[in-house]
Amino acid sequence: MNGKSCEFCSNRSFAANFLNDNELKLLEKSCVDVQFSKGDVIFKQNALSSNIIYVKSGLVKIHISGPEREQILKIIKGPIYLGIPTTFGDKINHYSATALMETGVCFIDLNSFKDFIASNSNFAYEIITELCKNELAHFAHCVNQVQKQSQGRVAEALCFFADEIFNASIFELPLSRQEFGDLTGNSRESVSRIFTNLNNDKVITLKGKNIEILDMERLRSISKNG
DNA sequence: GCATTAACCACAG
DNA sequence: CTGTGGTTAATGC
Repeated sequence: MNGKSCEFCSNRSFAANFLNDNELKLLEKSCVDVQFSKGDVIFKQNALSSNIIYVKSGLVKIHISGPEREQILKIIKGPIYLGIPTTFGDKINHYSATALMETGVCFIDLNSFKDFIASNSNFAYEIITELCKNELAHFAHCVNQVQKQSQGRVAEALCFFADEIFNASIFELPLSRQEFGDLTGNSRESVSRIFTNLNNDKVITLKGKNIEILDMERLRSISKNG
C-alpha cells in the first residue's frame, strides 16, 4: 500500500496477479504511490506522459477540453488502470484526470510495464482484455450519448452512479451541476431542470447533491427510451 | 402554424 | 454554484 508492498497490496490489479515474485519486486522498484485529494489533478491534457497510472482506490474523472466546452469522458472507480491508451498511444496526454475524492494512485514506470508485457503473456493478455472491454463500453456509451435526448442521458448517468459506482440507491453526487452537464452533454441549466422534474415526478428525491432513487424501474425506462 | 426540446442569457439567492 | 424564467432556434407533427 505504501510503495514498498506490491506483493501484499490488496488493491493489486488482476493482471498483476500473474506477475511472479521477481517481477513484483521490479514493479515495486518502478512504482510510486501518491495520494490525491478531491479536486487534485492527476495528470493533464497535453502534458508529457511517461507513466502508467493505476488507481488503487477512489474516484477519478477523465475529461477533455473539447472545441466547444469541457467534456467528461467517464468516471472511473479504483482499483483500475487508467491512462494506458494515453501513455502508449502518444507522447502527450490526450485527456486529463482529476480526483473526485480521496484517491490513491500508483505511477508505474512505462519501461518496466513494457517489459512485463514483453515477457509475461498472461499479464499482457489481461491488459489487452481490459482495454478491449473498455473500447466496447465506449462504443455503447457513444451511441447512447449521441442518440438519447437529454433526460435519457441524465437518467443513464444516475443509473451509472447507482449501479457501478456506489452500488446503492442513495448517494451523494461527487459532481457539480456544471460537471454533470459536462458528463451528460447538457447545459447546467438543463441538468437543474431535469433533476427538479425527476424530483417532482417522485422518481428521485433531491437535496442538493444528495440523491435517492425512489423508482429505479422508471429511471431505467427513461434512460432506455428517453 | 403549433408544440416540443434544449441552449443561451440574465438575475437572484 | 444553483435554480428559475424569458427568449430563441431547430425540429416534428
